[in-house]
Parts: sequence; structure tokens; C-alpha cells
Amino acid sequence: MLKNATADRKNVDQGRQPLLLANPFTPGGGNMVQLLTDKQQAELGTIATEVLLRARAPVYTAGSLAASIYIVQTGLVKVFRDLSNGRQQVLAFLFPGDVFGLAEDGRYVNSVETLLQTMIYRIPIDAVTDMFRRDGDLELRFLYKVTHELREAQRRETIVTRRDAVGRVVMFLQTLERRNANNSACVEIPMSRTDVARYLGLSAEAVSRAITQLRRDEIVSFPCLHVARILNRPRFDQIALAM
Amino acid sequence: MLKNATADRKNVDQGRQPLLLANPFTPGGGNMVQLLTDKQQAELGTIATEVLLRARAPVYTAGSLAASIYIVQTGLVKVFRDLSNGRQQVLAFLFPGDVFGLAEDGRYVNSVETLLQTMIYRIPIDAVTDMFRRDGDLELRFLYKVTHELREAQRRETIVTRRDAVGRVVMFLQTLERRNANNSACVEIPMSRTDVARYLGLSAEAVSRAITQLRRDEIVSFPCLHVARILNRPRFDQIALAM
DNA sequence: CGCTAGATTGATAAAGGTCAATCATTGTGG
DNA sequence: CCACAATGATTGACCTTTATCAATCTAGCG
Repeated sequence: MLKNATADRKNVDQGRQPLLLANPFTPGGGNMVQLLTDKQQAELGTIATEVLLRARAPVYTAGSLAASIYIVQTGLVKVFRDLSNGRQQVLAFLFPGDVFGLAEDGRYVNSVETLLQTMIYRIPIDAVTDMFRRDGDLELRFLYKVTHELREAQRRETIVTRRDAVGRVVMFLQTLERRNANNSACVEIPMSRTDVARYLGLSAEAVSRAITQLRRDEIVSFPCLHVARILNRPRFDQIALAM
Repeated sequence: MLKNATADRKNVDQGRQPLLLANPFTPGGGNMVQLLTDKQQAELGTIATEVLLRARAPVYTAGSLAASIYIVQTGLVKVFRDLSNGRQQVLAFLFPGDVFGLAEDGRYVNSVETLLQTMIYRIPIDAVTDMFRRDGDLELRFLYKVTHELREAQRRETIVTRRDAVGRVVMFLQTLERRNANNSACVEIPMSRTDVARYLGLSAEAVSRAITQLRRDEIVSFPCLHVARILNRPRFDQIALAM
């Protein structure tokens, strides 16, 4: 019932109400579903502020006082950390339906900025915790969501643990494919190669070389910088598993 | 107030009531605190089953149906995943006060087994969600906890992203030090070198060599396999930061 | 249309993985 | 309690792979 709660109005209202996508604890279809009921969406909507940001706009920086949590509505943001050697580590790319800004000890631990023009909901942290106390069910859905993001983080850990650049890139493309969920062989890569590298824990050159190799072996073609097309699905999957 | 809720009874009852350690969203002292009130501990205690497991006992395996969540009371467990190449990836070591078994889509996504003799609380998932619906505050504390574990996962990501084995080992020791929180220079390393390697994304040989180098440079001494003593704190911290 | 940041390609070197051998530790059975 | 077996830890030699540095090319944007 969680699953279909908003199915009716999905096409009508989805553009204006907070999304929250994840898998619940209990068995469902396997795909991510909208976690919020109409009522919860509406209530969240009353305390949330819609913010429209241009591409490459900072949302907050690590260490600053945490006043709000955020939900991505449209667009794309990256969660990152600037390391002391000057390099940057990208911890996550967040798509519509993702939550960020759950602080620890009152301060944000990571930095966040947009990659594309992005619409986000900003919700004051006090209002959220208040609402959680009133609506345990709403809170449970946020718990699902954070659990889901923990799994995503673990998936990135698995990717980064691999040593071969080609394998990492392939697994990254799989991740993007899963997110887009269109069953064509085309994968959109909305972020820059540099940010992909920072996410994969590789140098930009290594990512470039891996892509070149995938192209040379005719496993993936790249019609343009931001699109990949899987040509040889069996070998693609084989590389993803071969670790 | 969250912070001191159980301070009085800490020494009396801590051995028999579920612990839950984390940082809340709002500013606190910086150290992890017991998240549960006496009342919540007592209520959890009524639906939880205490399980005492010997060392190297499986708790559950990835893919199996999820019926319960677990809280570590004493001992140590590892969360891991067996990869298709036969290798094993360790995602986390869990200490007293840590939660595991929050499933996604009804099945456990990782495997868990004990490393030492370990006491865990097992709580049926239905009972937990019921209790969450009744007690939004309790649930909020679980949300803190999962958020906290997300941060831990991100910290491991940062460690594994490093290229140098010595740096990874040093950061790992820092993590252990933070958990033990005794302000001596001694760090207990309760797990095997092999498991450390699997956690750090290194070969066992690389961990061994890194340890040898730290010993040769007189930065850390290892009185026995499972104890480290920081000899040169400035250089130790410098290595941890130098990435 | 030109400029600038990003992407690609090549050569080199550093670092960990792998394989193999030895040493230490732990746990077991006599 | 001791001896032994088996597992885990360490060390060395070699090799694969990516980081790094430098140069060139491309694409996006004013």
C-alpha cells in the first residue's frame, strides 16, 4: 500500500510535491517507489521552501551550522568533501527524490552543490523533527530513505574497492542506468568526467583511458560526452561482475 | 537532555539494556551518547531477545529473508559481502551500541558474523516498526543512528580512496581509537590482519608492509598483534591528514 | 568567433597486487 | 601440560596498473 499510495496523482502533482524515493524494509517490487502519501506530501509542502538554483551553485559547505534538510525535486547535485591535499572526493550524486543535509552533531559534514539547474525543497530541521514526532509513519519513510542511501554508499564502496579503472567505470554506468530506469541501452551521464573521476577515486586520465578502452573493444559507445550506449551487454555485465 | 537521560543508571543497568550510541542531529558534546531513555530501553528490552554467540558465528547471510534487526551489546561483529571473484569485502566492524540488519526490500543485503564472543539483541522487524509508529521519539533516535552509520560508511570511503597503504592503516587506527575513547596512546585491534585488509581494500601483504613501515619509522609500535601504541603523535596525525 | 576549462593521449615512475616461502600464533588432541 | 597441526602473518621478488607530468585537442560559453 505504501507503494501505490500516490499512483493516482503521480502525473498531476509530481512536479510540485516533495518526492522521496527508496525501497522500504519489507518486500516490494524491487524498484524504488515514492515513499510519501498524498497527505504527507501536502504537509511537507506547507513547511518546505522551494529553491531554484542555477548549475554549479553551492547549497552548503561542510562544517557550517545545519538549519535545514533538503529534498532534490529536479536536477542533480553532488555531495563532496574537500580533502587536505587539495583534491576533492565526491561521495554521491543525488537525483530527484533524494534527501540530503541530515546533520550530525548540528553541523553539516559534507559540502553540497548543484551540477545542473536544480529545484530543491528546503525544510527547517526543527519543523522536520516536530513533524516526525507527530507522524511516526512519515518518519519511518525517512528512515527507509536514509537506509537506502546507506546502501548506495556501500555500493560506491564496492566500486571504489576495485582496482581496475574499466571495472569501476562499468559499475558506475550500471548505477546510472539503474537510476534512469529506461530500458534502452542508452545511459545519460549528466556530470563531467572530472566529477566521475572524483566519485570513482580515479584520476581524470584513468577515467578517460577506461572509456577509450570500452569504446575500442566495442563494448560501449559514447555518441557524445554525456551519453553512453551499451553495445555488448554480455561483456558489459561480465566486466561488472568480474571482481 | 538526550545526552544525560540514562547517565544515572549507566553503571547499574548498562549490561542488560539495549544500548544505542550515536550523535544526534542537533549540537551536543561531539562524542557519541546513549540515545535511548530508560523507558525506551526497558520497552525495547521486553520485545528483544538476547542472543549470545561464540566467536566466528554467522548471524545472517546476504539475500536471506529479513525478520529482525539487531543491536550489538558486547563483543564485535563484521558486516561483509562475498564478491564474485571469491574475495570478501568488509563494510563495517560493529561495536556495542551499533545497529544492523535494517533490510532493504525485505532481504538482508550484507552478511554478518561475529569476530569475538558477542551478545546481541534481536528484535523482530514487525515489533520494531510497530513501536516506531507508537513512539516517534524512539524512531528519531534510530534515524540518528542510521545517519551516524552513513557517516561511518563515508569515512571508510574516504579511507579506501587513499592510494597509500600506510595512510589507510593510520586512518583505520584513528577510527579504532575514536571508538575506544580511552585517551592513552594504546589502541586495541580486536580483528585479524586479514579482516583489516578486507576492510581497507588492500591485500593482507600490503597491510603487513604498512605496519612494518610504521614500526620501522618509530611512529607506531605493535607490542602484540592486537595492540598498537602511537609513539609519534604529530607524524601520525600528519600522515592521516596528508591526502 | 575566440577563449577557457575540460577531455584526451603519451611517457614515465611509484605503489600495491600476486606468487612463493618462511615464520608466528592459535587451537586441538594426546 | 605439551606437541603438533593448521591457520594467519610476514617478508622478498617480480609484475601489473594507475598516478603523475606534459602536451594536445575539444567543447561549451560569453
